[in-house]
Amino acid sequence: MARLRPSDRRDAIVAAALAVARKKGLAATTVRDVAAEMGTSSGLVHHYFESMDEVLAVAFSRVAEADLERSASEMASSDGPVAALAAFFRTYAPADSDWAFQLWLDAWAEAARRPAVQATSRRLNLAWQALLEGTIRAGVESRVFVSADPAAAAWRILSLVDGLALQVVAHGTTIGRDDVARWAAGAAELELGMPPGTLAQSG
Amino acid sequence: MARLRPSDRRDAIVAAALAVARKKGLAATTVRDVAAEMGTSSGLVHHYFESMDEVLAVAFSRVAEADLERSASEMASSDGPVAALAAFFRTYAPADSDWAFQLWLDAWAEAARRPAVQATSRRLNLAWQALLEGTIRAGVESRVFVSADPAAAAWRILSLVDGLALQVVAHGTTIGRDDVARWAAGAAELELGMPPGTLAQSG
DNA sequence: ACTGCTATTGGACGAATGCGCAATATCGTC
DNA sequence: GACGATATTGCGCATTCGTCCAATAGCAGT
Repeated sequence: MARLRPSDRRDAIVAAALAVARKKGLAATTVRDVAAEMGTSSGLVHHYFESMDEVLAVAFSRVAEADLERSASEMASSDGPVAALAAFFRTYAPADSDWAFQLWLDAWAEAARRPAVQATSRRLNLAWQALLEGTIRAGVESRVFVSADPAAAAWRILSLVDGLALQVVAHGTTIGRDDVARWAAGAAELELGMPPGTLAQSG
Repeated sequence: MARLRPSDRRDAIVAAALAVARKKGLAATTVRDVAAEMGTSSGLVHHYFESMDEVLAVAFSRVAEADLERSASEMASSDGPVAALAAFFRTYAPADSDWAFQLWLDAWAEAARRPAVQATSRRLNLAWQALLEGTIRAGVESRVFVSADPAAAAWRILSLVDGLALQVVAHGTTIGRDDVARWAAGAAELELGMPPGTLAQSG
């Protein structure tokens, strides 16, 4: 195979791991899968990564971080906290990618067995919470939100969305993706003392 | 090993699978682990179960169903919907067993790869939602709850608790187990139009 | 005590796992 | 064009996996 610069090869490995994880899930992605996806030998993977745990952690962080940054930038460029929150619900766990959320499910479960995966999963969840908390604090400041405990409110909103999305992706239950967005937004309106429908109009 | 009646042996296998899953997680539980835990040969497992998928599904349903029944009975013997809801928060995802919730994390993630696990996970989650929805409807009937959509409210409360508990078990983040119970109860009060602190006093 | 049923054994099977390492190929540099 | 550095190979190693099956052992009914 073509000889690449180390940084490019690392990227290629991560990209390949992601392509496999998209099809089989993070937990079921193996060294040989990644190598085959790249069209190289399997030994190459271990030349760049210490362990499979690390490969999966980096691969996971790649998509999850991109999603986070996309939401963060959409929220930052919104007109005020209400619009920012609406942007959050619009961009979080995007409708077109069940597989991305399946990555989260795998990460949460595998966290118990893969230290590096746990570390990145924790880090990214904390970042999401911080992003929400900042928005909420700004809204409280400008009197459009009411919250006695913005940190707790952020955890509640994030956890609610995760919990609802989980049902859709893992089970394909009677609840649908539009329910997730609608119900979560409704709960957030209640949580932050906004009139019902506020977020729907801002979205 | 002692020759057991089929039903007893099935129970023994499930119990052994559970003992292993408690230590290693559901996803990492293997046929040989189960046999070793029982002190028998591994072939015996497949004499009673078609596949490992089925073993794990039955094992998972054993604990999860027991938890559900325990909560359901506590709620049923409560004095009215408010006390029933308080009982729900008191008994759901009990504080003494991270491992039981780790089983849920594994089940949700493995659902994508193990049909039997997915079926039981879905069934049990729906049962939890139905349990909550029934309580909410009763509360609306007797004017202690206000909810335009009890089914949605039940999904929201259940998902919020799952999402919060997930953070504790998977990450051991800054949020603790007492936060989960307190925050979830607070959100439920808001959701169902109860005065703040109602559930705390009833719990 | 004998027989039939079946619970149980213990290992074979083929495929898969993460990881490591000597050999080889390919690049940039002089 | 040769050389040194290193990216890449390709396979070996030691386990582990789920599943299957012929052989064996233990119990129930006669």
